Amino acid sequence: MNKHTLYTISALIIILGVYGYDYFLNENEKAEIVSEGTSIKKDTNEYFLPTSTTNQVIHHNGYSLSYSEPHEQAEWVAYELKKSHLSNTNHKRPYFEIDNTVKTGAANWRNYRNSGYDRGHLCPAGDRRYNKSAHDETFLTSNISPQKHDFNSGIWNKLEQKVRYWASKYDGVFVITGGILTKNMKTIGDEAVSVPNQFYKILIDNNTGKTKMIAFLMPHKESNKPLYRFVVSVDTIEKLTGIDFFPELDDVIENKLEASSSYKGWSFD
DNA sequence: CTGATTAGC
DNA sequence: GCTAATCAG
Repeated sequence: MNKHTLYTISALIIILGVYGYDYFLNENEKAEIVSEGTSIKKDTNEYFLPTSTTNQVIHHNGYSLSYSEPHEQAEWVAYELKKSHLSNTNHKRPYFEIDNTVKTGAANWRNYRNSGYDRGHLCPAGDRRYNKSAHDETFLTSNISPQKHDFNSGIWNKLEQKVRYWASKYDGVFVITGGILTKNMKTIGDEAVSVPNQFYKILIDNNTGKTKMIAFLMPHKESNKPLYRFVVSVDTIEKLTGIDFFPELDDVIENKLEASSSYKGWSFD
């Protein structure tokens, strides 16, 4: 065998090793490896990920999250909602599954049974309807938080629909959402899943030329108020959560945008 | 859209 | 335990 042939065969073995390994991993294992930083997501999503106060960031295909073990839920879930993601396809609702990529053990969905609380999506199933696997991926227990049904199907649902409206109008938005996790919260189930007293949602639009942000902070109760009444500054949510949002943004821009509680530039029609 | 619950195998 | 059908805000 000559040298050239040897090099070619060696190269093929290396390529097979790299891609073959990836091919045989299931989705959970892939997510785990990404969370360990041995693989890097090259899309724009990663740019806008907040810091983690719990040191457990997990990347799924359709969203990323930071899991809080003491509260048995995510402190934030982040994802890009592109205009192209918007879809009217109906998928059959799957079962909730324990997220096995959470090393400390994600909550069992049974904690919610007979609790009086919904398994409220953080990344809504309605935002991941572009294909079945993306849709089903939102039914992991790392993506849910206890929510009162009238809140979830009421004002919170209105906000989620407004996000989809903005994603369409502004050619995509980046979304970060979660419950405000504090000490001494009410809990449900054997694993003591915390029930947040407030929920937040932060949006950034970096697609229409001028970067803009908007943040919402809602008490965990149904309301008939208009959505704009819940607008706060990102700084307000950072103070409540200890999370640094948009750390990769230029500091001058970040400071200015995060201090603002103006909703100028966001159409509420 | 957001969800839960019941009946049946 | 899982699935389909049904119901509710």
